[in-house]
Amino acid sequence: MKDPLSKRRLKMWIRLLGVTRTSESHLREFLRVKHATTLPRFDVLAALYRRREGVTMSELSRLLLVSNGNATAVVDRLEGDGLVQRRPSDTDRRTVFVALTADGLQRFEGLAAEHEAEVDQLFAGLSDADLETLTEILKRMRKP
Amino acid sequence: MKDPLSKRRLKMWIRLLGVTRTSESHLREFLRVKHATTLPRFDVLAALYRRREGVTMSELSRLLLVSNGNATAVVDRLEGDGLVQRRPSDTDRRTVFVALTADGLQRFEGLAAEHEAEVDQLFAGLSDADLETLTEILKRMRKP
DNA sequence: AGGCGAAATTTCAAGCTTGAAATTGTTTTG
DNA sequence: CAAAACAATTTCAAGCTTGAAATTTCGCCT
Repeated sequence: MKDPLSKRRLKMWIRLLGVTRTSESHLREFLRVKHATTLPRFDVLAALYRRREGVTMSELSRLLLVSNGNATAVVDRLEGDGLVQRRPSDTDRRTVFVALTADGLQRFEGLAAEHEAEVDQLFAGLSDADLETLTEILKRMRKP
Repeated sequence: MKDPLSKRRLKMWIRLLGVTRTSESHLREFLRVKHATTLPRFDVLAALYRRREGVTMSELSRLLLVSNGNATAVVDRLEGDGLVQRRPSDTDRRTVFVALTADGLQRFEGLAAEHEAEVDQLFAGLSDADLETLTEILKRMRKP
């Protein structure tokens, strides 16, 4: 073995970061050029699409792995565009639910299929077996 | 097969993004709390450490996969802190070389070992074989 | 030589992101 | 019950990030 384990872990991490950043860049560009939107906005719409009944702001930031302040900012802008809507809770006056508006739902549905196609193409180089293996390893990395 | 290939690629991508963001978060926190610095700053120092002789601004942004404007901003701040230094080229008055200062070198060397240890610990769950497999797959993803 | 297109960097505005502090509301507990 | 602890959200300042436009310089082509 040429390198100690820790050095190989480091190299793997750098590679992982490289692949992720390159792919993210590509998708960002795709969303910007073809759909005049951004990845953070898309991520919020996607989360709200999955949870059609609405989520609290805290849940949203947990789902997206971003800070509370960040979620507030992106939701502010999406609300300004009429794609999402805030609704206060009846039972706890601290909490706020966010959900897609009809416009937001329609917008996301238009985006989702093309986004999936773009991801598909982006990772077309991965065989079925690679996909399986990779997914399995990623699952096991989910703990920290 | 439960899902079509494209759906599985999408799920893999979401998982990949999740693992990367979680790990990045962890390292960001580590750098902030233990070393009062940030990931972008660390990345610049690391790139300049690897290329001790100095790199141009363009090379730097290519190495880090960030925009030119971004590289300028981070280097501005690091230069303000005395950790890196700009030097105009003798042969082409457009280009600027950036390199670590003595302070920057010392600072990075202090950081690097602990950063590596942190990464090592972060991915401790990966067996030797996993590491091999993962690295091999990531290599093949590098093309887009 | 003169000019034209390409290249290297910076500047800029807008949006993203963070962590900490402030606000408001709820729950626990002395 | 009061007050202290805790929880959900927003606000804030600072820094990060982007892509586009502006600036300066270079190299090529006639």
